[in-house]
Amino acid sequence: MYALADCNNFFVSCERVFRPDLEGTPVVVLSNNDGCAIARSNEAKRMGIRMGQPMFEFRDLIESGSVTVFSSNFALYGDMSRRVQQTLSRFAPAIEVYSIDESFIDLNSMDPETDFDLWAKTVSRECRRCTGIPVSVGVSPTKTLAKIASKLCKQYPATKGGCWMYRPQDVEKVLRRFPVEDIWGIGRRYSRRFKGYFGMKTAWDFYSLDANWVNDEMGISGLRTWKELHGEPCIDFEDTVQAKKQIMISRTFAKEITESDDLSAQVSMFCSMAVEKLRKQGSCCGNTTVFIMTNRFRKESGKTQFESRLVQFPTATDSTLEINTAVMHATQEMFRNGYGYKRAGVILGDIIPADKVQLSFFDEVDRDRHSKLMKVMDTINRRNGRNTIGVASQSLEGIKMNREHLSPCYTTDWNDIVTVNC
DNA sequence: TCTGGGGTCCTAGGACCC
DNA sequence: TCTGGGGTCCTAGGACCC
Repeated sequence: MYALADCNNFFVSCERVFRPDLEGTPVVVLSNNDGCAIARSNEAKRMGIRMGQPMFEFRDLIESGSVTVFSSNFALYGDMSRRVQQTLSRFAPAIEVYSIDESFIDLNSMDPETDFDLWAKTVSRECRRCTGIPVSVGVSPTKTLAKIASKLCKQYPATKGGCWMYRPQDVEKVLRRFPVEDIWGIGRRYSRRFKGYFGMKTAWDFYSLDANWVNDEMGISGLRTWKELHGEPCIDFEDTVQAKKQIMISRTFAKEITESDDLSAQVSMFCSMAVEKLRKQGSCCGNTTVFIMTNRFRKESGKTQFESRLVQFPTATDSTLEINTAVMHATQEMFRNGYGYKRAGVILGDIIPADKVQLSFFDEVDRDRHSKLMKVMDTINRRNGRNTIGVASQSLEGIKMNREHLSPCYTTDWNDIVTVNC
């Protein structure tokens, strides 16, 4: 058996923990730059606000006070996520943190006589009690089915946040009513295609397909999903954190950037952030890609550009100085006067463990000195806050973003701690 | 006027090897 | 009319996830 613990409307729930007055009201959390909706309360969903919908399309609702909006506050969400994981691990032999708001739990080492329905309800209740976050806990023989079970909890309050789905007749009953596009592993493309082919609508329709047909049509990934629905576990449980194979930092800017120096300062900052992540996981990268782009929504001809540059390093590196030099060079090469840049990013690729780097006989970089300097930089920034020191080319003011509706960092900043008057 | 930011895996085809 | 038979590696693009 596997469990999936999924936080309900996670970002909204985090905001509500410190704003209980918003319980039962429409709440939306916005993406960076207050661009579009990335989390919605059930009430906001019912009002028709869609996932990813641009804020300007529902500005009326905000201005009339019908909807409360928040800018995304990832310091808060990250910390709340950690608390939920901590609570879960009290009940779980092994936990796989799948995303900021979802964790899988491997229950196969538990006594098979366990009442998993009761177990799920208990876990959900304790998460709510300890963190304030409502969590849906689905238990089933495979991860894919556990996902479906957890969605069931959200739909039916009678489940009290926990649901064990395992009897074949129950699975069939659920799949017959479950939309095919909501299955984990079946996205928009496939579901649209299937609908066109033979009006496939429900998970049961997909379940009833021939395995060979699924394999031909969707490849091995689709077949795995099909088997998982049939109760055969095909997706590995990974309770150790895997090192990232690619690290990307990119942002959309609040205003178009037209000056080369401004753009460089932002890109340099992305570079520093990415390389810091790289060092944090104890890796080096073999290459870096820089991209810059103009506003993709602006349709007029002429001044649009998407351009990227890939730079290979002769020796894999984790030095901000070395990578930044390459990144700055690439940025200046791509920049064109007269263009307004709306988004840019830095990607680190070909990532390998730092202790597996193949040194080059012809290496011209003094890696010992760089490494010492990076250690000092990381220590200072960890102790005194992000971007206390950095390379000279990076922006001092941070990233230019609109965050008009930002909530306080209640749990991660002493200045924002809640005051209780009594 | 205003439209997010990350990631992974699989497959097909081309280049190249013996 | 005939035109070998295996392989590996890399990359781009497509699909998916949150």
